[in-house]
Order: sequence, then C-alpha cells, then structure tokens
Amino acid sequence: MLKPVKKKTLPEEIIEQFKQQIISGNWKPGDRLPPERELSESLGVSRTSVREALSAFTAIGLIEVRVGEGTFLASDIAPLYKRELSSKFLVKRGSLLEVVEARKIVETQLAYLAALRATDEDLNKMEKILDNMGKRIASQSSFMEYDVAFHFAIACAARNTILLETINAIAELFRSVHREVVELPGMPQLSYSLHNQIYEAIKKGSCAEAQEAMMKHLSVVEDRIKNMPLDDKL
Amino acid sequence: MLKPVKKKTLPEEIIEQFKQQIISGNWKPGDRLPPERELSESLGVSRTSVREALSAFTAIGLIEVRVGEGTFLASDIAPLYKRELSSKFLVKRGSLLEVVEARKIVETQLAYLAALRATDEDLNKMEKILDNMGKRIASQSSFMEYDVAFHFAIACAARNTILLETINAIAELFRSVHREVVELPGMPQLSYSLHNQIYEAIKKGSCAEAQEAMMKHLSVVEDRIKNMPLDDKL
DNA sequence: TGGCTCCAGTGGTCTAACAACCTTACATTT
DNA sequence: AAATGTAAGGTTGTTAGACCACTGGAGCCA
Repeated sequence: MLKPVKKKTLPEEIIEQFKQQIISGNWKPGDRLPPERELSESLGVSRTSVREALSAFTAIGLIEVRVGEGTFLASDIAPLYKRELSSKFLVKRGSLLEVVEARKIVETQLAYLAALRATDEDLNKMEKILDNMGKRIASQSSFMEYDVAFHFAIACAARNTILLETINAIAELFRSVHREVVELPGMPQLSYSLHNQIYEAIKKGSCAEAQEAMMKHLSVVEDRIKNMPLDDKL
Repeated sequence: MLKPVKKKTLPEEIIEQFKQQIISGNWKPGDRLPPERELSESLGVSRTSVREALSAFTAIGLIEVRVGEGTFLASDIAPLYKRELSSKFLVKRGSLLEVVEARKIVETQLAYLAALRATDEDLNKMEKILDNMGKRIASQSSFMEYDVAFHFAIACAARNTILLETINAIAELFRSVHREVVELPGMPQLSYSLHNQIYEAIKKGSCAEAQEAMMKHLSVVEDRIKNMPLDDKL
C-alpha cells in the first residue's frame, strides 16, 4: 500500500501558518491580528481564503472578531470550551459507552504501569492535585479540572508517550459530558474517595491494586452514563 | 445585567440552522449534504457565507468535504477523535518499545473483545486475509500488508471506534519499521502461525485465549525490536 | 466640555467567473 | 470480452472586485 498523496487546501495551509504564528509567540493572546486585506496580500491569496481560515479559528474559539475594529486573538487560554458546545450534540450515549470502554482498557493499564514506574516527583504531583480536589468538592467546575489533571498525572507517571497522547485525545472528547457526570449529588465525594484509592495503590507500588481501583472508578462513571437522561443522548 | 443585543452574523445563523438539521435528524451521520450552490439558494445567501459556515464545521471535525464529490456529515465520533489524535501524534512520537507496549495493552484487549463480538462476516474477512498471507510468505512486502490488514480486521470486529482509530494511528507510527521486523529469516512463517492461533481463538469465541495469543505475537515482535541494531530503535 | 459631522479603516456580504477534481458513461483499442 | 482512453456534467476550490455596515477618532462648532 502506498501513501495517500494529501493535497492541502488553501485555507488549511493558512490555518497552519496562523498556528505557527501563535506557537512561535509572534501572535500573543489578546493581540490584534493584521487586517484581512493585509493578510491576504502577505499570503498571496484572496481575502475569501483568509476569511475561511479565520472562520475555522472562530469556530473553535481561538479568535474573536469585532466588526469595524479588527480580529483579535482570544485572551482566554482555554478556548476548548467553545468547541465542546459545538460538538456536544453529536456525542451520543452509545458513543460515550465506547469511550468509557476504551478508557477502561487504557487507563487501568496506565494505572498499573504508574504503580510500577512512578517517581517521588510523580507522587508529589498527584498528591497536590488530590489536595486541591478535596478542597473543591463543592465547586463542580474546578473540581472537574483537577479530576482531568489527576488522570493526566497518572498517564505521565506510566512513562508511555503513545498512551499518554491517546488518553489526552480521549479526554478531549469526554470533556463535553464530564460535567454532567460529576454534577450529580454525592458524585464529587465518591469520585474523590475513588481517586484517593488509586493514588494510595500507586504509592504502594501495588500494580494489581491500582489497576483494580481505576477499574472501579471507571465502572462508576459507566453506570452514571447508562443512567443519564435520554435527552442527552442526542 | 441589561441587554445582550445580539447581532448574529450570517454564517453564524447558517451554522445554527445546520445544527438544527442535524439534531432534528434531517441530516444523518454519513449523509451527503446538498451542494453549496443549492444551499446558498435555499437559504437566500451567497455561496461565500455558506462556505464560511461549512468551514467552521470542518474545523471541529463535524463534516468532511471531498472535492468533486460533495460535503458529508461525519459518520460518528471517529472523525472528532481522529482529529484530536492526529494533532497529538504529530507533536510527539515515542520510541519503538513504547509503541509495542501500547500495542500490547490495546491489541490484547481488542482480541479479547473480538472473540466476544466477531460476526461470521468478520471471521470470513479474517480467514480470507490469513489465506492470502499464507500464500505470500515468500514476498515480504505484500505479506506485511496482509499482516496490517489482519490486525485491522480484529480491531473492526471488536466494535469500538475509539480503539480502532487508536490502533490505526499507532500502526502508522509502526509501519516504517514493520518491514525490518518481518524481513528476518523465518519470521513470516512464525508470524503466520501466530496469527492463525489468534484467529482460531477468536473463532472459538475464547476471549482469554485470543488475548493470550495476541500477547504471544506481540512479545515476539518486542523481542525482535530489542535485538535490532540501536540506530533503528528511534 | 459636550456634541456633532465626517472619514478612513475594518469586517460582512455578494456576484460572476474560472480552475481543479470526481464520477459516470461511452467510445476506443487490444 | 476486457482493458484503456475520452468526454461530459456536477461539485468543491479560488479569485477579483465591488458595495454595505459598523467603529473609532479627528476636527469642527456651540
């Protein structure tokens, strides 16, 4: 089998260049971008193509356009939230169960590996995250952030780049409904306790225990999704 | 809080309408959307505005545009996930041993699930691939293609989109060196035999056996990599 | 100071046209 | 009959140029 000759479209290439500008720091959050006409001239393309590229950035919340004023790079560093609103209605409950199944497979093994390989530094990080999680049981939104961070820390401790990026990608999908799972009464407390069990197992270096604790945690999540109101499935 | 004073832009309104079409079920996953010109006429706007709206949907992976063919609604969460995954994998790539470790974790469970869920059609496909593989033990290049196809067939039979895309992405990383692993003397025969064991286990519906057979296969691959010259490991 | 007009800059939208590309059907060659 | 080449129609990709609507500021005037 040969490689599938990919031909990038103009707006796609423009998007790439814009990304570069952001990554390199040439464009900083809050900055005003050059006018569309200027951009089209610099890039040697039509204004239409530039606008389509900008339209894509707008969709994922990376830029903000103000008529008569100009185009601005989002000052907010978490533009991912806008994307979730856009795509949420596509993620059905059935798909979510697939996602949880994948998490069960990958994350249990990640916990296993973490118990095997975690350094003191890794453990400190996890403990700090758990601390913050405990203090924020009341406020769902930031609790969720620490929840995600904890799983991320485990993946880091497992020392496998491939699986780390895999979990990262999955987490992005999951983010959109994570909130509803966590917001149920009694859920944060339960979740906090389960995360603690995972941490203790990893700290002890007990692979099987860590694996099992993670499985228990994800099974709870799975149950929650199965019991989600039907309105949310589409 | 006073007046939000909403002045929606044309593409934004179009996006809203498209969302409605999706939610209401008028447009189903995989469907081909009407041509841009037709949409612009129906909506009473220019093609430019329609294209900007579509550009936004493309950015978040909800639609796929094929030149000369048309615009299609994403069939499932797979495109969303694939987008996430590819962007992450572009940045980082792991060493070969990391890749094999990831494969051991994901593919053993995939074999397990395949043994649980494979239909007759799935099994037929696998058998056909194995047949071709057997006939091509001599020629490394096409042998490798069937090898990859077999693993892909298992992932399909496991009925989990997320893991399927994950394995796809990993396979892409692995492809570059797969050849060197297979080209060793005696390797195709051994590999063919191990693949057959996996197939038989799945056909029997024996989950544990399938899982174990896959693990045996990947362990062989792992050994081969460990014995490879150092330059090729990264 | 306060309000006014005017204006240059900017994004929003449209039109019409051509290019690049895919599929299908048909004709040609072998 | 099978493989190959060709033409046509439909579709997205891209462009140029034009006009509109809105914003901010400069400068004018009471």
